[in-house]
Amino acid sequence: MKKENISDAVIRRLPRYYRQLTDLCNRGVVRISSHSLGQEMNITASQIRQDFSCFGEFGQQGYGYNVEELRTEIGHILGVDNHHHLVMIGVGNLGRALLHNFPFSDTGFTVDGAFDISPAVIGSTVNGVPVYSMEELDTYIREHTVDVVVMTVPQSVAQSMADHLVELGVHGFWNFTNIELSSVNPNVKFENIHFADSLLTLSYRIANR
Amino acid sequence: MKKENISDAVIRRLPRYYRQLTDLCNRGVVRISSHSLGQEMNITASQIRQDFSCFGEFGQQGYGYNVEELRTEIGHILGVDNHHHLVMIGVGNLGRALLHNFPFSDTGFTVDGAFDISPAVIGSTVNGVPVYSMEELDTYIREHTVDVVVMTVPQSVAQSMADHLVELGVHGFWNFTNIELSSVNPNVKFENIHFADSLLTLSYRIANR
DNA sequence: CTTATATTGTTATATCATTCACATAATAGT
DNA sequence: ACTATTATGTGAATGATATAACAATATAAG
Repeated sequence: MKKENISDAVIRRLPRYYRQLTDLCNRGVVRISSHSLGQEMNITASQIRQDFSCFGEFGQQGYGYNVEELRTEIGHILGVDNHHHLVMIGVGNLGRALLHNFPFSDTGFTVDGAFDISPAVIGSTVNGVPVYSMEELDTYIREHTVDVVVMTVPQSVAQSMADHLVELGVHGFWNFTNIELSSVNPNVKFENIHFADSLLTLSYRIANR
Repeated sequence: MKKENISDAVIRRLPRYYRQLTDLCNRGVVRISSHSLGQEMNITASQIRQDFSCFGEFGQQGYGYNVEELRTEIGHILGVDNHHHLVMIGVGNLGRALLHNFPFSDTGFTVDGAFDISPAVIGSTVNGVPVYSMEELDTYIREHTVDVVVMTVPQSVAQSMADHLVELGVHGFWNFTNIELSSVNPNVKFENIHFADSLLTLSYRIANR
């Protein structure tokens, strides 16, 4: 039974399913039941079936799921075939690390450019991605499709910059600054990577184990 | 009423409270009510009081919470004053970015060393942190206190390396590889930063907004 | 000193998420 | 073809989390 409103809990499990199914594909596994998928992932079979049922009926009774087909479906749900366009703002150590190591294309994103204030990097390319001056940012965004902006800038300027970008039409932010970016526009989506929060929860858990 | 078992949902909010309270401190705010804290953070006052009540009674009726005191309490709960020791395994782009930019000491961690296989970095220091050869890892861990290992290695070797480290007594992992590390020992804690999962949920949300 | 106001900690309620249980249907073996 | 087995999708039951409601108590004002 296709659902209208999918809960955040379900959405956050989808990438893990996708990851596991990609792995199964690579291992040459053709079919899998919710039960064995659950065993591999440490999730109940029930939850897996409930999760999938939010989006359609991908399995077959007595058989299970075809791995490759299911992977394609979930990839489709996640939008990996949407070819989203992305630019990065801030080409510091972290930005460079992402440009060098993160497989953006596997998740359906194309990195079209990066922006920075430092003359040392402006005009260069990082792993094939051209680095532009911050002054060129407005014009660039007006003239190109930019779905997502990766924010790897100092947090002091992050919120005001985000506000400005929202005005220019950006509707997705992958935020690495240590603040909670937000917008009054509910159509603008923010996804945060809060390193410090993550390490602090680990700190709590090793202290209270 | 102090609780015995704190839910994961509560724990994951603690760092955000800590962050907000640090900010309030810096802004010179002395006292705050659950209501106004909630407004600033987009959380209900009820939830804030519930969350805090898991750990004790930090407020005062008719007054609210003393910002500095509350910040100290939550920091204490999170273990920022425990002075945990940490080593990093894998000094690639990401590892270097973390060593240069991440304020480990703010979260109560000391980075004592890093390990890598590349002769190009072994023997050097990155932002004051000495880089050792992987061959020295076992001895090092046996002879020093190591609470947490930061895993920024290729995922192919991640799980076997984690298993080995658990045997040597490591009980905390900050995992940046794109796999689900695990251990049969429930006292070993894993905290994952899955970049790809994060970006994929963003992909879903901008596609379905 | 008294009263009105503010705000907590906690119990009760409502909402949301996960697991169970089962009818239904496909597969595999004889 | 028939039967036993496997497994799905889903409605109901349970469990977890978040919100609301309120008694208790401190502050602040007159």
